[in-house]
Amino acid sequence: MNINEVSKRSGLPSKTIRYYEEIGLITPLRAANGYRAFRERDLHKLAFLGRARALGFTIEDCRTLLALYEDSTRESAQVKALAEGHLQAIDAKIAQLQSMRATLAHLVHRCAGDDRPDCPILDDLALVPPPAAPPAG
Amino acid sequence: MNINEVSKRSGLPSKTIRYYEEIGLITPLRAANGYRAFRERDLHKLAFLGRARALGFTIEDCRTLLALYEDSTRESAQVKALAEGHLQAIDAKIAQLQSMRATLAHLVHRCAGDDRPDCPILDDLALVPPPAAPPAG
DNA sequence: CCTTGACCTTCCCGTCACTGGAAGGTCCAT
DNA sequence: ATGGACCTTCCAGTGACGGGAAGGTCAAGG
Repeated sequence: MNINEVSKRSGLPSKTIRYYEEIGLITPLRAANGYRAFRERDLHKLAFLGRARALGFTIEDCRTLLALYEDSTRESAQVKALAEGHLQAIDAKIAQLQSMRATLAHLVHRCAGDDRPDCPILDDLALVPPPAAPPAG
Repeated sequence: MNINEVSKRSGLPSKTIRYYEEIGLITPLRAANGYRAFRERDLHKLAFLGRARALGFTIEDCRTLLALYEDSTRESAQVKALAEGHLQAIDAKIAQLQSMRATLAHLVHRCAGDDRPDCPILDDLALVPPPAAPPAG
């Protein structure tokens, strides 16, 4: 299989596939003409990587997951710990975005959005916070 | 004011302040010794930028917001449109993260997380999707 | 006057996971 | 021989900084 076919079958861009080889996630064979010669095994790995990336795992997490996948002596606890860590990271990001969203939605709601310059959004961004109180003592 | 004081009062790292100057968001004066000489106005802008960035606006959005803030003939509709666009982007990110989260949480829940190798998380990542049906016709 | 140490400066590289594009080799059909 | 669709490598850029080196400046203390 050449890279274009693997790209179509894995759903990953050719550029990404070359990049994954460069960082050692896959090691396709080479034909005599220098072209990459992908086996089913490489395609399978790429599909695995595509799904892991779609779940938001970092490349390094993917590397670990791939290693665990290929290690028949793994303990599922290792996989679960990695996934749980990622889940927490996702939750933290969601919380942060929801906090932003709440503030921003409030400001948007208060802005008339007409042809006048008065704008609570800008007013809020420009707010000078009162100087912090000196530490007690 | 030197950069360190501005950093403390704005809450932005010195590196970030230098970067903001480099990309033209602020233009502090220079003292005879080459040190940046910040005015209250620069500090005010930096605080504005810090708050806009905390709401997740991109640097380019911040540039626009700053320009609108300083333009007394602006229409609040411009600000609101920008903020609403950003709100939609945030919503899209939240939705994507929640989708990831749902899938991942389901997998984590099904994984025993013990000393055995069996792992529904890896099984799912390794799933070979059935070949797509050829297009009708 | 000298030293120490806390500042300040610029410059360059690294991050993360790719993406775009240039320059050039290969293959296959005409 | 030619064209076009492949393939290759290499280099540069993305966003928004952060780390760190090499070197200039300033104020205090001895």
